[in-house]
Amino acid sequence: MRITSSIEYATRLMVTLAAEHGKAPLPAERLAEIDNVPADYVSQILVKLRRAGLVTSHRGSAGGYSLSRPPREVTIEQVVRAVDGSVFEEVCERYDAGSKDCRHQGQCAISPVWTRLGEIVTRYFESVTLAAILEQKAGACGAVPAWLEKLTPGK
Amino acid sequence: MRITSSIEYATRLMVTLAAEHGKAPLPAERLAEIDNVPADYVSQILVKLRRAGLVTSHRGSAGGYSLSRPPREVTIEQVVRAVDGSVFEEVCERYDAGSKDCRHQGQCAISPVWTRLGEIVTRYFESVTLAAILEQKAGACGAVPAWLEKLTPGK
DNA sequence: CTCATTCTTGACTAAAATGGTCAGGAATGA
DNA sequence: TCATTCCTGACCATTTTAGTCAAGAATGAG
Repeated sequence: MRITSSIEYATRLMVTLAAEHGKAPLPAERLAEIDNVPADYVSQILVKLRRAGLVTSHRGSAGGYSLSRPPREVTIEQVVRAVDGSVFEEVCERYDAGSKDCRHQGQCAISPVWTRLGEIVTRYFESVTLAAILEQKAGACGAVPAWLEKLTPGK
Repeated sequence: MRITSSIEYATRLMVTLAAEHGKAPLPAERLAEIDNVPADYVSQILVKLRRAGLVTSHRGSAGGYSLSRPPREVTIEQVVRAVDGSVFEEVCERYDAGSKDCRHQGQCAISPVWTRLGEIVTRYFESVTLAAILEQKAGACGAVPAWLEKLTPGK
């Protein structure tokens, strides 16, 4: 399991835009320089972010991109969903496809594990805002949260 | 983000083997039938599980595979690690590659988000044993655990 | 001892996802 | 009016995923 480059890039772009929130819009090319991401690729990602309503674009000279909403109202969940379409793909749907072919049918004991994992990931992403990332520059995000400790390894 | 077929298959195989724990070993082909997974693919996955020490193989007639340890001592984390090599790939390592090229260097605010996500996923997988999956056939795993509720969406 | 059974190894392939590039066009405002 | 900037969609290379295949080596039942 991994974080794709698109997600990584999109998050970085959003954080950069968050830092500029309230100021003049940033052109895609400028964003590419700042975040060290291929310029054409940046444009592609920005299109998705715009279609999801997360950023607003302005054409013409002195144009560029800016956040549609204040950084504290934007979560990583929204960014991931904008780029990937969903946060966590439901496993059963790959096998279901409308038919009776699903290997999960009947007394399936496993699918709840994946479903729950999806919930956990989604919840976590929902809990992280751009504002929080900006504020915690030095890595306060890195600590294991208290509630996580409640999960005792090995059952 | 998604669960790959290999992971899904491996988990299913392990659960099936867990149900047979203590009885005669199950041949790979038999496992393939039971779990509805391509036979040759099953063999490949079983090899990884064996190399990780999770299952034991017996050759010859009446041979097959069996769990190396009781179901309550085997976690999903171990299964995932056996198949994928790791539970969650560290994002920075993809860019690092030993050079100064890492876009996460300096005051990177984002990488802790991915690191923490990795911890959360790993912890969750460590908390689910084969025994637990077997016992909760009807889907008790599906409920959102209490500790998860502590994560308030939107920061 | 022999032979069917079963695992072992490793190469091979097709399809999908990922990561990235490119070109032509349409708006905008200086 | 024209340089700037976004917009659209096609295109491509690489990697990963999913699955297949074949030759061979153990093993134990008979």
